[in-house]
Amino acid sequence: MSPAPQPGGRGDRGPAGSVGFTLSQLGYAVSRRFHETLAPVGLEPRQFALLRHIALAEGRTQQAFGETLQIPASRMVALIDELEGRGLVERRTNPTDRRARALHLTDGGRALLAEAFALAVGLEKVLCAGLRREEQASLLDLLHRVAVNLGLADGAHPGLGGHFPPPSRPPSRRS
Amino acid sequence: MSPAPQPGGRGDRGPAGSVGFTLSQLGYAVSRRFHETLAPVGLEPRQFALLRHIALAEGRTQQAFGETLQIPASRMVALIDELEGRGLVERRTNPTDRRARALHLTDGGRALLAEAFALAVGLEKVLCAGLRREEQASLLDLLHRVAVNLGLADGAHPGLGGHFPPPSRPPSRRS
DNA sequence: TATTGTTATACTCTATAACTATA
DNA sequence: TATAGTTATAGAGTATAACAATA
Repeated sequence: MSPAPQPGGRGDRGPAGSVGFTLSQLGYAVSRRFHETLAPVGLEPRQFALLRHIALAEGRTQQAFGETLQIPASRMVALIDELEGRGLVERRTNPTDRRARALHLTDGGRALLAEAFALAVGLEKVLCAGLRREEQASLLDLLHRVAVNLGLADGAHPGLGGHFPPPSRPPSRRS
Repeated sequence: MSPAPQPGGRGDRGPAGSVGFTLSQLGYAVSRRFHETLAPVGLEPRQFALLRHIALAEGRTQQAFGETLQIPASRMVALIDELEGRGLVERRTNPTDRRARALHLTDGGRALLAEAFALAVGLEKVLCAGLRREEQASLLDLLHRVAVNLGLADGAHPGLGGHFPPPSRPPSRRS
């Protein structure tokens, strides 16, 4: 086996040659840029993720969404307080269990989510500019394999920070 | 032009299909794992980055390293206080400018850096497990192109958070 | 007057745990 | 007794700005 590289030694090609370093840096930069991208609609990435999840399954409780997104109950309160204050989300009382609050999107919430979604798609396009479709697919494949190496559940990332946007749709024949 | 995908609509393949989302998630996971990886030697990623930079250019001032790593002067103080307290780094007075402190590694610092470096190389191997050498190169190439799209200076990431490890060296003929 | 390093202050974010109202 | 949501408190981490010594 080859000798381990030493810091500053001949084997040290610098951080830019490291997958770990590059992922770490790039992930941070992407998060920050996404944050800026959403600024025009006044949403934080976490709020965007939450709205997205509510849209996909309206009527679930605060706690349910909190578990999915790994957000503690106490943080959910302030998060939803603001979204509700802005008229994007409703807390409806559940007749069968008056402790629980079922979350629903308002029409305004749906509209804003669509706007935010469009912005996210725009960023995705920027990130992938100059990548051919098969390169993009290859990149995703490689990233998912690294994710598996890290022990992250592969299939459709269960929840986690869940900030992110969908891909720009590849031109499907027969729309 | 193809219609923009709607949230939850047919064009929405979910976050796992998005380069932005995946990078953001993976970057975060890698950072966290790197943090854990360094725990055995008692270094934070930022301390590791700092030691690394000092090793590459001993004798520069606190401020100089702070600028390179984008760490404010006030944070540098506590950071170096601890490294110095542990006997890894020395603040030497500069005869020509008595305000400035030239940073040097001690022998212990060099030894610990080498240990940390080995751990980082180990993580890099874990991340890239199952990737053939050309896949790894391809991944780095694609990531760097995305970085360029984000406006990050390409050549050898100037500084930024600078947490990361070097690559595991590819088996070079003629060691 | 400007600069290096330091110290002090204040702010943001977050988790923890106590509290209420229901069950 | 346990659970959904809420509120209050405390802690980590960080930036901002005031400060001392030197240039």
